[in-house]
Amino acid sequence: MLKKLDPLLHSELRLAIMSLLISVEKSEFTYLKEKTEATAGNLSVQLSKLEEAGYLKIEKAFKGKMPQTTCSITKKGRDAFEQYVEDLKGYLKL
Amino acid sequence: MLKKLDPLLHSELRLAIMSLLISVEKSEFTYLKEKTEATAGNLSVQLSKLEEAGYLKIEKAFKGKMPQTTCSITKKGRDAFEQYVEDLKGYLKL
DNA sequence: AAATTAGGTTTATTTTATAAACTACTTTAT
DNA sequence: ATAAAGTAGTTTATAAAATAAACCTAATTT
Repeated sequence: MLKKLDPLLHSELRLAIMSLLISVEKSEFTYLKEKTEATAGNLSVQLSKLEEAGYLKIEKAFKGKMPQTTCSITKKGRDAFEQYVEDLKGYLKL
Repeated sequence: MLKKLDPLLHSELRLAIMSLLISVEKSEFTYLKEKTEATAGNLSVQLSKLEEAGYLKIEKAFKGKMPQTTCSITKKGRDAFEQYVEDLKGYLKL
């Protein structure tokens, strides 16, 4: 009945990142930072973890002269998120 | 939009405990252990945290000659659980 | 009576999250 | 031209949390 929750998604900040990215094609680091109110360091670490898991793709480029990091969710990430939501429903009785 | 999640409830085991207790009057330690598949130590620690927060009441008694710990959710715990579910919905897009 | 099981708690270890410090620039003010 | 401040991050250190291992007390089984 109570399914094991994906530990990568069962983290407030990582879940927020995924939640923001799921309904949008892509987002910039700074946008995510603003929306999640996370520190840059914490955000950087959590993005890397999600990337290592293949849940999102991170692209680095320059916007004018400034570095710019853009993130987008992958199919794998989307699937994992959906599975997590289903699993969590068992706990929440939804 | 993304509300801060109650850290006491945003833990797989503690959430499982609350989930099991919310729809029932009370449960024994051994029942919770069996259902959550947690080790006794881990369960003991997490129950104490929930008790300290006033989310549940723990009663110790003897069943015959064996000690028996019984847990039940409090009003405060029930409210916190419901609030947590609402907050989480923002992340899950439910 | 020795070993095993039941029902836990306490303490130690590992993992995770968070924050602080640092890097590498760019822009603005002096 | 140079110093100060801001942007966009990463890396490393610290704090907090989860988990596991060890322990305790008493009951039951062999």
